[in-house]
Amino acid sequence: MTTSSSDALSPGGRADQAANLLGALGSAIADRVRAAATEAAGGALNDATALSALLHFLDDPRIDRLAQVLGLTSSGTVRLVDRLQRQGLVQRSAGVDARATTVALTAAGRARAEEIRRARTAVLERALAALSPAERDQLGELAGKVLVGVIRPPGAYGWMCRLCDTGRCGRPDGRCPVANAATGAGSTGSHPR
Amino acid sequence: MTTSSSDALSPGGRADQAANLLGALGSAIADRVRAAATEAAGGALNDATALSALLHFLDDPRIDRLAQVLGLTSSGTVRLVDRLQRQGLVQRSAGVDARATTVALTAAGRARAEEIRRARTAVLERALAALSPAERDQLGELAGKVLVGVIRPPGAYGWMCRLCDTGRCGRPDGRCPVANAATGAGSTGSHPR
DNA sequence: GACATAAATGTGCGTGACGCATACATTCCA
DNA sequence: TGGAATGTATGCGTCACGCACATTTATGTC
Repeated sequence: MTTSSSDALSPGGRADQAANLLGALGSAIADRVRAAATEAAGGALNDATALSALLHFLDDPRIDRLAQVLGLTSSGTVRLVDRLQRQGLVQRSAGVDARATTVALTAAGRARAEEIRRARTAVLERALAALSPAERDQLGELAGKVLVGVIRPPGAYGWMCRLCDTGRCGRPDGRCPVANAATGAGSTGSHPR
Repeated sequence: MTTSSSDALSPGGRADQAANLLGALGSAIADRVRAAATEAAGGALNDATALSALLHFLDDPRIDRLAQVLGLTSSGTVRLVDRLQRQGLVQRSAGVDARATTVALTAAGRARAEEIRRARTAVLERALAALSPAERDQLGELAGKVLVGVIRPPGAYGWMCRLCDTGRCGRPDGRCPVANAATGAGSTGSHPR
C-alpha cells in the first residue's frame, strides 16, 4: 500500500518486536484516550470525536461532512447530532443551501469539547512521563514518520487526526507532519479539507 | 498516577507536539489493526481478540478469565463464546471444577486466530516501512518504555497485550518490557497471569 | 452430615449505536 | 419544465453489550 512490494515478513527478529510493540502501544494509548474522552463526553466515543472535531472546524460543517470525518453513514451521523442536540451540546442551523443543515457547538458544547481535549492531553502527557525530553522529541519524530506513511481515506487526514489538538499538533505552524504530507510539503496553515 | 504530581501542562511546545502525535499514532495504528483483525475474524473486535488470546493461553481459560482479559462482563463473554462456538471456532469443555467451563480453540479457530495474527503483523510491518531499521529499534525501545509506564488494570498486562503476538514480542525470552516490568524485572518466561 | 454462603456459567430483557433502504426537500442542468 | 443529483431525516432491523436473576456446584461451619 505504501512503497515496498515485499510483503514477506521476516520471522521474529528485533524488528518484529518493534512491530509488536507498536501494536501494543497503539491499543494501549487508544484505549486510554478512548476511556478518558468518552468519560469526559458522557457518551459514545464518536460523540466525543464529533465534539472535538467541531471545535477545530473553521466553518460549521454540514452533517455529511461530519459523517466523513467520523467515518459514519449520513444516517448514523444524523442520530449522533440528534443525541448531542438533545444534550444541548450542538445546534443545527440552515446552511446557505436550503437542503443542508450545519452543525455548530453551543457554549456548553464548546466547554464539553474542551474538557475532552484536556482529558486526552492529560492521558498522553502521563504516558510520556516515562520519557526524557529528548526521548519525547525522538518519539514525536518517529510517530510523525509512521503517521505520514499510513495516511489513507476515509476522510483523509481529517479522519486520521480526529481528537487531535490542533492547538498543539503544529498544524498552523507547518510543523504537523501529517498535514504537511497531505498538502504536499510546506504549505502554511490553510486547512486542506 | 505515575510519578509526577505536577499536572500542569506546559502550553504548546515541542513536547506537547510529541504528546499529540502519540495520540494520533495510537488512534491510527489501533484503527488499522482493528480493521484488519475484525475483517480477518469476520466479526466483532472482541471476537478477534478472544481468538488471539486463546492462541496464547498456556492452559484453556475459563470464561471468567477470558472476561477479565477482554474487559467484558461474564455474561457478555458467555455470548461471545456462544458466537464463536456457533462458528465452530471454539469449543467448551468441563473444567476440573464442575462449575467451570473452559474454552479452547478448534482447529478452525486456531487457523482463524493465526490469520488474525498475520493480518495484524502485516499492518504493523507496513506502518513501520517508513522507518529505517535503526529507527524501528528506536521506536520499539521508546514504545516499550511508554508501555511500562501505563500498565494498569483491568486484567493487568494480559489485557494490555491483547492481540499481541507472543511469538514476536520477546516474552518467552525475557525481552518483552511489559512482561518484565509486570513480573518485577528479569524473570524468565513463566506467564504471571 | 445438613445448611448457609460463595463462585461460576447461563438467560431474559432492555439499551445504545449503527446501517440499509427509503422518503422528502432542494438544487442543478438539459 | 422535467428529471437527475444532492442532502437530511426516518422506519426498521441488527449486533454487542450490561444488569438482574436463575441454576448448578464448591466450600466452609456448626
